[in-house]
This record gives sequence, C-alpha cells and structure tokens, in this order.
Amino acid sequence: MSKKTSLGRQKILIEKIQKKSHLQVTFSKRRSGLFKKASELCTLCGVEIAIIVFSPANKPFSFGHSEIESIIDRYLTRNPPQESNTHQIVEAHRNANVHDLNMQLTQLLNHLEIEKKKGEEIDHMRKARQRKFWWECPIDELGFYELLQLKVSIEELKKNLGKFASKCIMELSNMSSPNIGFQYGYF
Amino acid sequence: MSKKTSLGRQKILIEKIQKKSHLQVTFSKRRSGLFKKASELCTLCGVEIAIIVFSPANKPFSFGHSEIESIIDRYLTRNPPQESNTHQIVEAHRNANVHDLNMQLTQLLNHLEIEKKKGEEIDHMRKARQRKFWWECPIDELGFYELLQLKVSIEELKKNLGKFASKCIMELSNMSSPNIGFQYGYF
DNA sequence: GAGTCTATACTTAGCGG
DNA sequence: TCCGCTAAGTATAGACT
Repeated sequence: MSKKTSLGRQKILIEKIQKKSHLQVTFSKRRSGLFKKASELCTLCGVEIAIIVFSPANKPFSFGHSEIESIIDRYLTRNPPQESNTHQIVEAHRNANVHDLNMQLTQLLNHLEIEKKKGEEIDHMRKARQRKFWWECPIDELGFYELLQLKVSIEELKKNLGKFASKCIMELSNMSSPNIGFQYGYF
Repeated sequence: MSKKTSLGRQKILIEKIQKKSHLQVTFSKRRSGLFKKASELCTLCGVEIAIIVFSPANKPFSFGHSEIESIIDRYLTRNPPQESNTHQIVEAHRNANVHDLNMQLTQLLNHLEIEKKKGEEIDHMRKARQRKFWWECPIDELGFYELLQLKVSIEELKKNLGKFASKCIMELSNMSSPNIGFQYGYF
C-alpha cells in the first residue's frame, strides 16, 4: 500500500538509448512488438513479410520463417528496375549479385538457426546430465581426494543399484510371468 | 454539423480481411506503421533492420535502415523518374542496399562460424566423454540386462580404481616426501 | 490511393519479482 | 533474462475528403 503505483508509460525521444541495460530491454520489447505487427499484417492482408534484425549484441533475428527465402527471392526477381534498355544488362548483373548475396544470407540464416538450436539442445542436455550424474567428470582431472570420493560414491552407487535391481526383480516376479528367464541369483 | 461523430477505433479480429477496398487501406496504414516502428527501433537501439513486404497487389515494399524506404517506395509505386539526377539517387541507394547486404552477410558468416565452433566443441567434448566414460547414461533408461552390465562394469571399475590408487600411493611413497599425510590404508 | 478526424484499442516505459 | 503490472503514449478502424 505504501508502494507507489507505477508511473505508467513515459514519453521518450526517439534517439539512441545510452543506458545499456535499458537498451537491451527496449530492444527486446520492441522487437517482439515489431514482429507481432508484422504477423498481424500478414494475417489481415494475406501478404508475405520478411524481416531481418541485428540485435545490439549483433545477433540476428529473423521473421518470416522458412518463407523468408522465397520472399527475398521474389523481391529481387520481381523488382525490375524500370529503366532504359542500356542499363538492363548492368542491372541484371547487379540483381544477380544481390540475388546471390541474399541466397547466401538466407542459407546462412537457416544454418545459424539450426546450429543455434543444436547448440542449445546439447548444452541443455549437458546441464541436465550434470545435475543428475555426479560421476560425469574426466577421471584424469580428478585429484587424490576426489578419487577417494569417487570410489566411495561408486560403492554407494553399487549398493543402490543392487537394491534397485532387487526391486525390479521383485516386481517382475510379482507379475504374471513366473517363467521369466532372468537369473535372479546373479546379484 | 448533421454529421455523426466518428465512432473511434473499433476492435477487429486478426484474420484475413475480406473486403478488398478495406484491405487495401489497412495494408497501407499498417505497413507504414510497421516501417515506423522499425525505424524507431533502428534509432533507439542503433541496430540494422531489413524488411520486405509484398502488397496484396504483389508489389514489393522494402525497408532499409535509412530513409531509403521512401525513395524506393516512390520509385516503385510511381513511374520511373526521367531525371538522371533522381536516377543517380536511386542508384546510390541500391548500392547502399548491396553494401548493407554485404555487411549482413559478413556478420552472419562470423556468427555462423562462432556458433558452429561452439557446437562442434560441445559435441566433441560429449563424444570424448562417451568414449571414455561408458557409465555416462541415465540409469532410468537402462534395461534389465544393461543394468546387469552396469553393475559388473562398476565392480570392475572399483577394482581398477583400487589398483590405480595403490599405484598412485606407491609412486607417492617412492618420491622424496615420506611424511605425506595420506592414509594409505584407506583402500 | 493518400490525408484528416475521432475515439478507442493497443503498445510500451518504468518498476518490481 | 523473462514475466507481469499500470498508466500514459501511440496506432489505427471507420467515415469522410
């Protein structure tokens, strides 16, 4: 209650934001706003839109999914310079050049997206494993006491495994498959 | 005077507008709105943005990070200007566009390189670990026989660890530090 | 088409979690 | 970093020029 209520939106000048943290927030918000507007325009008017944005941290963000390529392609092929014939050859070359660049750009965007996703996935998996599996570490890098600890831990694991296996066996034998071929006495 | 006052903005559903004339108006307004937002984002955050939009009439509109937009817009919407001066301006902007694309391409190449390297590194580490550490696997996902194998392997590991530790201790005791504080008898 | 007007829908700055 | 909130700033639907 003693807390002041929010001031609400303040007017800002459209000029380069100096404060870095501030800029990052604004970029994030406005980028998503921009993409939302674009998506609305797509839906409302049934048009195709391609957007490429480079973040302040120089990361590329794109809107337009996989269609971005065809959109750029269309733009470049159907953007005929309406000029005199004398320029047409030069223009054609230029357009070919631009077209080529855009192809590469698009391909790179796709690759980047894939690589990013792959990297994130692997990283995520790694982190998940690290949380779950304490033994995931290179033995060669362990110190003496750490080796001791590892030994103890593995013995603990062995015990637990024995218990777990026994439990599995019990459950199996409680099921309706009495002739199951496992050699229970192994443990 | 007898005119009714405007109803003000009405809520609309974000779905394909059916009425053609209506659609055209909306497209025009929202496209400029989109480009305005993009331009603000450019200025506020000092980033580069490229947008390509195809109108319902299949005309391409593009937004680059400068005032290129209005010029290209004029150039494409109206008939080609006859003055060579204007022609030069358009040419200049087209070149700027190419330059821009090249910038983006370079940036992307760098990003891709970094991401790829990162991904490969992580992948390499993962594979190295997998080769080295057979026990790196989620216990919950192991089958019965695999659990058996794991148990055996771990017992083997325990033995090897014991040997390894003994060897370490031997080597330590052979060194010139006889008072080392380890409790050798632990293993 | 593009520009104007109005009232309202939508966006977002600044703050907190 | 991302989410949510609030209030003020903007964008824009509809009608008309």
